[in-house]
Amino acid sequence: MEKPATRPYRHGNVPNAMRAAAREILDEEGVDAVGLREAARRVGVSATAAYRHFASKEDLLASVAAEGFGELSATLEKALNGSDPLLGLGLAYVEFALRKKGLFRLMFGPLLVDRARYPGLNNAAGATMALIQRATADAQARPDEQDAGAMATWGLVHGISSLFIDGLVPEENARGMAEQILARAGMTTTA
Amino acid sequence: MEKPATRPYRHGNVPNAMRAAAREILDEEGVDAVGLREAARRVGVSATAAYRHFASKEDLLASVAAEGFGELSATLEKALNGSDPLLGLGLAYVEFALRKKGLFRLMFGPLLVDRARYPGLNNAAGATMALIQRATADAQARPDEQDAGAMATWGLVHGISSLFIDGLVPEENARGMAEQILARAGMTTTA
DNA sequence: TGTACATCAGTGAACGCGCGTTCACTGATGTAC
DNA sequence: TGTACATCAGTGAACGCGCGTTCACTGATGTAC
Repeated sequence: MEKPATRPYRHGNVPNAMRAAAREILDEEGVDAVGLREAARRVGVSATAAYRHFASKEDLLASVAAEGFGELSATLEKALNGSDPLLGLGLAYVEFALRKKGLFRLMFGPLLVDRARYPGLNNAAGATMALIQRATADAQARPDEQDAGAMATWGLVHGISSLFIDGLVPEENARGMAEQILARAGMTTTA
Repeated sequence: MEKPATRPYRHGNVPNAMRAAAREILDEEGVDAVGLREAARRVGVSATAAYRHFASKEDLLASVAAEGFGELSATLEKALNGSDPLLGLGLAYVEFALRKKGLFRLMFGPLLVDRARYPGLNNAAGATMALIQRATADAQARPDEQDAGAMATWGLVHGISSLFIDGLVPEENARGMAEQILARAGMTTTA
């Protein structure tokens, strides 16, 4: 991020640096403040340089969102290792959203309506969905209800996350609250 | 909206017309396209005129969002009259989101982080929340779990709605899907 | 019933801003022979 | 081991845009006496 006293002519990793800068802005000022110019400025590179690596601003955002889905998948995967996988997944999802509000909003927000146009993003989001589906299927008796079961799981954890990060429900004791809700909703494998 | 051949000097209802225009833009071009100048243009009035009635762009948006919460509350209230109130509420919520995507995004989106600064909006959102709480309490055995119960309901329906309108789950047969999910999740009073 | 005056709703022009993107260009690097 | 040349990564200046907001102002309306 911070440029050395004299940056060599070639930066070396503009794409990653741009993504990192975009995420900084995302965290600090929210999704609407992210701009190609501002990100380039933070990287210490001209705005034009970014166009060597990204076709457009939207392309950069799609790439950041794809990165986000990758991280979400990794987080959820790890959370499945506990004694109560489904509850673990739910809590991990909510915590991810709270920890990375701006990123979460970008990933699911309307900035990327043309999600289908970005295969990398599409695949990353699909992988997250598949992971949730697998986790739910394991805790699911009737196979004909697996789709609905997965979407119920996803819907519940996504909705709770959204209500928290959009300030509709106070964030204090979010974890305890989430735990109670998920358990109550039957999101425990043992039930 | 459409101005008469010769509009009288006083428009008569600029605030309502501005809100209506903002909602048009919301529907047509999404939440990011809504602007005070564009709304005023559609109303047929100078941008400056809007400042007689709204302190700022944010003020206008807050007022639109409050209107939205009012409509959501009315919709949910009506839906409680059926034989299965909780399921009815859930379906009505999802349908509202699908029918008024832009408005829904504005109501819950990050454009209004300072929600607390707009009492009208705050009250309207609070009323919606209270309505959901009441509806859930009626279907709830243990009183110590009412808060978690209400938030589980809200979270689930909100999450499903979000996944639909953000395109993470295909929208075709949304109603049938929602019905299956809500029933499966125990969101039926009879359960 | 008139009239002076305060108030309210509107106007057009302008300010300053930051944005996404394109243009014509330069400097460094890699490669073929 | 040199050298010509294509390629790649960067530059600064500029374009055009629409935005939110403010300014100084005018025309219509309501009210006190």
